[in-house]
This record gives sequence, C-alpha cells and structure tokens, in this order.
Amino acid sequence: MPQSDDRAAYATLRAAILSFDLLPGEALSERGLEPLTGASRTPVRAALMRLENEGLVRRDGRAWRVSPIDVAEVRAVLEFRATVEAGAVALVVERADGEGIAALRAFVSHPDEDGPEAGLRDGGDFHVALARLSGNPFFASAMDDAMTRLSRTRWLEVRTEQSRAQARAEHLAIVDAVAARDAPRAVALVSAHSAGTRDRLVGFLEEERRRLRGRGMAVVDDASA
Amino acid sequence: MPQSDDRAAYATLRAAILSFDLLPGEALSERGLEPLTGASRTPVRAALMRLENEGLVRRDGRAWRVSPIDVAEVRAVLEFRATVEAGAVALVVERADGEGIAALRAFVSHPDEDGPEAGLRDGGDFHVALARLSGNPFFASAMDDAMTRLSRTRWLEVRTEQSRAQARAEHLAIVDAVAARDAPRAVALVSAHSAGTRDRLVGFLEEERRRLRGRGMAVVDDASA
DNA sequence: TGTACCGTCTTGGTATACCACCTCGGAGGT
DNA sequence: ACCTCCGAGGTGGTATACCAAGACGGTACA
Repeated sequence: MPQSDDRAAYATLRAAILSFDLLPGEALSERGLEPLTGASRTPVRAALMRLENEGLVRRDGRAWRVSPIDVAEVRAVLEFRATVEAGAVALVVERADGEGIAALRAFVSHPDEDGPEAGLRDGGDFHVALARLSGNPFFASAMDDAMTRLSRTRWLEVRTEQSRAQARAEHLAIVDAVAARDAPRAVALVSAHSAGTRDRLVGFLEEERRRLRGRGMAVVDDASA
Repeated sequence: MPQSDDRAAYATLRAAILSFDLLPGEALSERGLEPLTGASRTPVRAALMRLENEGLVRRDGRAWRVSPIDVAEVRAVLEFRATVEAGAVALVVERADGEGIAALRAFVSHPDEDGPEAGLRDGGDFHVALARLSGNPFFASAMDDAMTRLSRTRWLEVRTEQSRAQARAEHLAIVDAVAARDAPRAVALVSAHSAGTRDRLVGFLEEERRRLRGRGMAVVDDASA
C-alpha cells in the first residue's frame, strides 16, 4: 500500500482539473501536488506528462500550469472534430453491425437520469462510441482526445433542457441514418451537428468569458499567439 | 553536464527505433537503456512514455517493447490520414497565403539531393507542412503522428526512383490545385494520393513481411487482436 | 524422464536525495 | 525615495536506493 499506483495520481489530478477544483491557468508544482494525490513526485510527474498529452496541462517555461480555457483551441478542436467525425461515420455506415448500432442507440435514450452532468457525459460518450464503431482506433482516439479537450467548456452548451433535448434529437437522427445505411445523410447530419455545436459553444464562450474569469479561470483568445 | 537532458535520451531512442537499430518487437528494459542513452532511468522512463504516445513503443504487460510492425495499424493509420488530410487541404485552399504555398512547393522540388532517405523525409515533411497550412494545429499534429507511425514502413514505398517520381508528381499536382484555389480538385487529388499510398504500402508490406521477419523484425497482422 | 516446486535474479514502480537554475524579496548604497 | 545587487527559498531535472512482483532455471521428487 505504500504504492500509490500512478493511475490514482493521474485520475485524481484529471478529476480535479475537470471539476475546476484546479482552476484553468493555475500554476502547479510537482511537490505541491504530492499531498493532493497522496503520491510522491515520480507518479505525479508521470501524471502531469500524461495530462500534458491530453492538453489538460501545459508547460509555462519549465513550470506546470493547468491549461487555460483557450477560445482558439476550442474552435480548432471543434473544426478538427467535425472532419474526424464525418469521416468516422462514413465508415460506421459501412461496417457497424446491428449490435453496435443498438449499443449506440442506448446512449441516446436515458429517460431516467438527466441533468447537465448526464447530458455532458452521455454527449461525449456518444461521440466516442460512434467513432469507435468505425472499427478504426485512430478515429476513436482522436474523438476521445477532442472530447477531453472540450470537457471543461462543453457544459456551457448543455446547461438548458432545451439544448440537451436538441442534442438527443440530433444524436438519434444520426443513429437512424446509420441504421438505414444512408451514408450521405449520416455524414450531413454529423456535419450539421458539429457545426451547430461549434457555433453555440464558441458563442457561449464569448458571452461567458467575463463570468468565467470572475471565478478565477484564465480565459485566453489564443495561447499560441 | 551531469544532466543528460531528457530530450537527448528521447532523441537517441527515437533514432534507434526508426533506424531499426532497435528492432520492431524487441524487448526493452529501462536499466538496459541507460548505457545506450547515457542517462539514468528517470529520463529513459520519460522518453519511453513519450515514445509510447507516438506509438513507437508499447507495453507488453509491465514490460516495454518496441512496437512491432502492425499491418492492421498501418492500414488504420492510412485510412485515418486520408480523412485528416482531405479535411486539411480543404482548409488550406481557403486559408493559405502565397508565401505558404510557395514554401510547400519548395518541398516538392529537390533536384540536387535524392535517394530513398530524402524521398522519405521530404514525403513526410510535405504532408505535415500541408496540414500545417490549414492553420489548425490539430490537423498538423494528427498528420505528424500518422507520419511517425508510418516512418518504419514508408521506405518500402519509396525504394524505386519511379515511385519517388510519382510521389513528387502527385505532390506537385496537389500544390497546383491549392494554388488554383480549386478545393474539389485538391481534395480529390489528396484522396487519390492517399489511396494509392495505402494500396502500394500495404501491398509491399504483405510481400516483404517474410524478408522483414528474416531480419529479426516482428511483423504482426493485428496486435490488438 | 518428466514434472512440480522453490529460490534467485531482473523487472518496473516508487520514494527520495541532490543539483542547477531562476525568481523574488530584502538590504544597502546612491 | 529609488535602484541595484545579492542571497535564500523554491522549482523542475536527475540519479539512485528500495520495494514487490514476475520470470526463469535448477533441483528434487514421482
């Protein structure tokens, strides 16, 4: 039990970042994270490197920093994701079996549990599961990476019951097009859904940036600029 | 100078893998790599984690192993790359300025230096540079990742002067279509080029697998199966 | 001769000591 | 009062000691 299992440190840090327990832009020190994670520097360091790959943590010179909310990055991720998901769904139409499509449909209908968190989780899971059905792990991993990078901002889009209902409806339409083996329609629906998400999300982000900053979060236009 | 600079360990290992100095499928031990890299376990370990992210190294249980040549992975990467590059070039047509296009064209014409290595390097660089011109770093990094994963097999495709000439011609046609701001043609050319590369590369890989295995390389159909 | 068991050795995982660098703050001089 | 310089503390980077678990081989027994 002296072993903290480096997955634990990673999971703890990741959860802390995604829950805004560690704020966007906040400076991190390897030693300072030891008490939080209950591990020593070695696993903390490994976790930070993994989180850097996921884009949740960045290097600021030599120092570590929770990645700020980067509007340009969000925009770029959404653009990239649109291409990836359109390509993936075309493959899904070709390759997915009935069982896979049924599993995908299960993500859409969750009449019992609801609320923003469920909408957020299911939304991400749906898109990753869709990409996974392409049978190509690179589509799945690219989608997973995109969803991770969007995790901290996507809740802005699923706050209202109306938007969650719209997302469910669009997801359902995508599943139906896949089940009907209608590739052009599936691709068009995915592209439209991506574009809608992009516009709404970027719009909300611009609107809310002051409020987010007021809560201590770093929100930048373009960190690479 | 007691510092080995963990970039050095990473670069050394990466070069050793790409040059087949460390053979595909070969087992690695962190301590065993200390003499090769001239660093201690800590930077070696960091390098291995980075290489794992790039797909050049894998975990086999707890152990490290140079990723075997995986035919299914190569196929999947090429499929993913086709989607990414098609999406990227569409953006390039929209966004690239004359300077960027000129720089891209420079990658195609290298009358002095030649040979398989140059063809390999330029080929990868061309595609990464093209993706970079999209202005979206995620397209660029996805293309870079794809080219890294293909590094150890792509030389099979550029062995003959004929294939190198064909690649140059196709690259040039892509640049011309981009310069002409002809998005449909650029996308079609990129897709055709990707498909051709995929067929030739997978074909050569199937042909040569015995020879590669004879040289001590692990060549598997699908490591995830 | 074959098989099962046990010890040894090597592996990755972790904790930690040490190092060079850099930042920040205080003291002293102008 | 301000500016400069120096020193102390903290940072990531590295090397290394220690640990538990697994692999391998040899030995003893059936």
